[in-house]
Amino acid sequence: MTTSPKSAPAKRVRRSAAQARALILSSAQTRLADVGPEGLQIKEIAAIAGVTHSTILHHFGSAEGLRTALAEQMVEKLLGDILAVMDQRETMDPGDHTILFRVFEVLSDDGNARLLAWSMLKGTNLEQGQDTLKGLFDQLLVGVVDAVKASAGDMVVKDSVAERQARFIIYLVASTAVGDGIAGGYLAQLVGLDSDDATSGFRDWFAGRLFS
Amino acid sequence: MTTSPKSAPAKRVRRSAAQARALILSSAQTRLADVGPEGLQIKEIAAIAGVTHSTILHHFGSAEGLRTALAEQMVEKLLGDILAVMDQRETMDPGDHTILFRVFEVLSDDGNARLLAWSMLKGTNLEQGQDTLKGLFDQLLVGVVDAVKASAGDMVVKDSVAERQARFIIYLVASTAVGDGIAGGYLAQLVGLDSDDATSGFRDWFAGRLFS
DNA sequence: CTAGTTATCGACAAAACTGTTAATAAGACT
DNA sequence: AGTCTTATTAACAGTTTTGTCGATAACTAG
Repeated sequence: MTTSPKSAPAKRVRRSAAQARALILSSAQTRLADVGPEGLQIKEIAAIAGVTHSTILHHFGSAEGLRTALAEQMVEKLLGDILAVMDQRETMDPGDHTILFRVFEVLSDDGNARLLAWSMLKGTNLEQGQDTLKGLFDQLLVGVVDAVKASAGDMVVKDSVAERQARFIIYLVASTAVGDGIAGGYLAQLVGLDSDDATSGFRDWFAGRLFS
Repeated sequence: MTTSPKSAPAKRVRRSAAQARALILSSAQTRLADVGPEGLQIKEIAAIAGVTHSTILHHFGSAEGLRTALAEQMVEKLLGDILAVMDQRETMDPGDHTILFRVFEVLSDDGNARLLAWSMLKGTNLEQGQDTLKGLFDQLLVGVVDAVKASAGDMVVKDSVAERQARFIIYLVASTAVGDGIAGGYLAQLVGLDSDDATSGFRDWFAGRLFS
């Protein structure tokens, strides 16, 4: 035997509350990515974090509390990522759709797409970040309207037409990004695109088509 | 009391095994639509079906067996719907994208999108129907290649170029349909599209843009 | 009508998941 | 040092979910 017969009390690691929460949330996210929402049980998560399930209950109150905290954390990250992209908006010329595709990337990122799907399935409210997101899309709209009008060249385009078209474009990019993030790998395989074509190749092509 | 005091043995309904399985699967699907994957517990499903949970175990072996059977049934339905659409393919002219948007409708149908999201999240294998789906997409590819070449008009289009473009188009339609089905309502609200514009309006616009 | 098959049920057992409590130990602060 | 806070744990209890078993009733076949 390598252990002493009287079973020594086993040293404890004592983290700060913030550190413990972060560790547990990280473990939960790992678990979510690995086996999906069904795997979000505190016993398994505790095992990954290297703590007991009691510790999780101490920090989050309940199992559902942990899941809510996880969802909140991921929503915040999503919003933060999009915000970071939007902060660079001043640097873009009219007609430059770089921003749109940065948003595409953020949304189609695997973790974010899965979060969205998870939230939709469990009917969870993303309402906390809804106003923020709404504002961001409104902001985006201004730029895209400009791009639409610019792409029309000399032709006179009524503002209302350009705006409607801009909304369609944003909606198209957003829904495509979500679908791409959730089912992209699977669909690419079915359609017969290799991984290069399914990402950069497709996005370049998509970008070229958008403001035709 | 309307019931006799000695609690008469209560008549049993005896279905065929096939009927019983169908009834239970239907109840499970209802439950899935109502409260999401978390609600797929045999006790609740049994209550909806009007049987005991033992009956479910008898027909499906285990709770997970029921869930697998449900996923299989829904995948089969999805494949069947797409197949039905494909059967009408002969009737379309080159350059007619009707078929593409029938597929769009099938995929973006709420139930199918939720199924897809559910499957993706739980890492469930759609491999059973994968070969069939692959064949369907291959079939679809031929039609879209024709459409691309037709839409190119007089311009000379190399087959390899047209095929790559066709793959992109299919990928775009599929991923858009998935994203639209899963998050469409939410996204439309954020972008500021009313429900009419978010469905028929958007799809018409999308169709017009596709083969430009 | 009889025998056989099996879908169905009820009651119980087992397992999984969540939550509670009291004790302990790691660190902070005086 | 000593004291206080609290993160951590072990052991236990409650609840939910799943699974088992024997009996029964509904239908079929002969």
